[in-house]
Amino acid sequence: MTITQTLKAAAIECLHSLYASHFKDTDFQVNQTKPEFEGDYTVVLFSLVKNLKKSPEILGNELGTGLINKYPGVFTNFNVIKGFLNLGVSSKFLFQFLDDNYQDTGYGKQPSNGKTVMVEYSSPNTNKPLHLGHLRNNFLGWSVAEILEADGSKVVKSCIVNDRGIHICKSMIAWKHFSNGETPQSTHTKGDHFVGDYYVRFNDAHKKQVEELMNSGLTADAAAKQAPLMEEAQQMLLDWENGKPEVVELWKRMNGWVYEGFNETYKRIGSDFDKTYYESDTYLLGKDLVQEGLKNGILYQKDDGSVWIDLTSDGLDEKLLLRADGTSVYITADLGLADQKYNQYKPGKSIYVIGDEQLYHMKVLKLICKKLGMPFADGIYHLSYGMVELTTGKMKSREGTVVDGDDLVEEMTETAKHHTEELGKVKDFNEVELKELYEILGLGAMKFYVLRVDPKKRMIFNPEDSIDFHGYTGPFIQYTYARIQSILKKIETGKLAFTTAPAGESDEVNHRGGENENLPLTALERELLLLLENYPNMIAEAAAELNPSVVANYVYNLAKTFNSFYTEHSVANAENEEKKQLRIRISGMTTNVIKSSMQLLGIRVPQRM
RNA sequence: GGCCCCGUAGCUCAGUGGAUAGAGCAACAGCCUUCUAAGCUGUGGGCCGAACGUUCGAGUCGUUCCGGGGUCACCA
Repeated sequence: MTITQTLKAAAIECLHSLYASHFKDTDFQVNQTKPEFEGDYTVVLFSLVKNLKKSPEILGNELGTGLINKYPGVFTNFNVIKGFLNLGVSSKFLFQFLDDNYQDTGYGKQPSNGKTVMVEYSSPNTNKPLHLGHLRNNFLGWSVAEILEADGSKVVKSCIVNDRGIHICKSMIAWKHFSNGETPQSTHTKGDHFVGDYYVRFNDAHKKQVEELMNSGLTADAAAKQAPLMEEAQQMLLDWENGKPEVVELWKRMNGWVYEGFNETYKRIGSDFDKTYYESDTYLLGKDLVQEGLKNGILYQKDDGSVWIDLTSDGLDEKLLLRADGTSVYITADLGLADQKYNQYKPGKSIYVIGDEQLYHMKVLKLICKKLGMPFADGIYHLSYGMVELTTGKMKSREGTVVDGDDLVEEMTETAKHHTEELGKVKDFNEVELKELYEILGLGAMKFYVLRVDPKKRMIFNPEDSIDFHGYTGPFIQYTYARIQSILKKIETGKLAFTTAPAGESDEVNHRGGENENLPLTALERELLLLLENYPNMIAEAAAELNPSVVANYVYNLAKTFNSFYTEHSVANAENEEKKQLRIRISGMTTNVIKSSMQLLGIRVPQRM
């Protein structure tokens, strides 16, 4: 149990034995004590005062005394200011905590809770390369999956590739018309970019045709539909659905190029999936569910044969599920895929990492599943995130106004290279080591930049300003890690003696006895220990909120506190041997927690930088 | 127009109903003969979009309004 959990339970118990009261842990608050007051943790008494009809001073003193008597190994002192009971955590307890955990690289990870969670993310279209928005999606999805796993869930990462539809046909038509048989290989172009270029070419050419048609008197809508290129694309879509060999052949070929490109990007940014679904396999799913719903009278059919669900009693609209010709729409396929996922993995929770533009769609999907009596309906959760916009406006693939994912990654590693060369600290690194370092730093800066922000907030990115490497950033934390490594390396080289006997167990100086007169903790040592102690709580919170920014905030705080500690105190030249051993342990545990926190964000840490 | 999200320092963002609202960037002033200065220490900078309400207490909860965005397809 962590201190916070202990304190809550202990307070409830004390209050019960003092006043025969029955409080729940939601009836009062436990906070970290503000730095300007003495103490480590604070019980806020106001809500209790009312119930018990006692003055805050009396209640605070009685509860404080009770807690110290009952848990002398955890709490040692207290003070009451206004309605706040501030408790000091025993140094002995912190020493014990450190001894128990400083070597545990898996510290903070929870044992299995028996739950299975699916996280669907990335979900790209195969007609264009990934841009900054997709990267946010990937980083979020990956990180949330890691966090849930650390919290004890079994996680299945999935991806639905949108590999069919009119948008794919547009790239195919453009390639047929304009390529002269060029391929990614012949042009030395990454496959997804190659295909994306043809998508843009289609739109440019189509736009010209529309203009011509509008000049001859057609409305914009009619012109867009009747433009020869669009008619060709529509015909191609029909041919694809009918399995026309040459169309299917081309489709496979071009999608193959795109996958090659995607895989390269995924590999570089460290995204992967346990299960990939393809829309070409799933777009016909869901029809049987619709038929069943029709039988049960949950859905209804209009005169033209189309099938609908009435959601007006829930404040939404009527929603189409099957067209008059029997073909399905987007939401029908989603329904079918959700059903398939459930049958395959039986997740208790199914998280969809999708932009907030689809809030309505996901709300409708969940509601329909509920109405159809699907067992997985309540487990559907839309983890929505804000769109990424540029200072110059929205990103639009069709118009080419996007921050390309690959370009940005490349730019970041270049920046990392630039900073590294300027500082000149790793001149002994070889080519391979340098390249590795630039990737770690560049991607670290980028991922941290994206993940430190609350997912639901939309992000505005200025392509002119490069992502920072100082302050509240990934490299700042990576730097802290590297610094600690260089201390710990002194042990390996014999420059720093590390005794494995737990701190405080030597006979001469037994600081565990009383209130450690012999080895008082400095403010920064104490602060670090309390932060480390709180790591499991932080994971639980991040998991409950499905929010990586909780982790980003935490690990930044830890690194920042360590940097102050590092400047204030020496490890190798500590005041005495006891302090030295204590600080080695604190340093070691801090690196472990930094590393595993960063892992939760999908960010690697370097040994040197 | 209906519904949803956002509004906190010049900028980017933190802030489970609790004590004097915090970081980073940018600006300014210091700190490398000591474990990595991608660091540390300090200064300045705020009617927390507005008003009313709920209560011992509101940046946080409620209502209304203002500003920004999203969405309301037989598109995906």
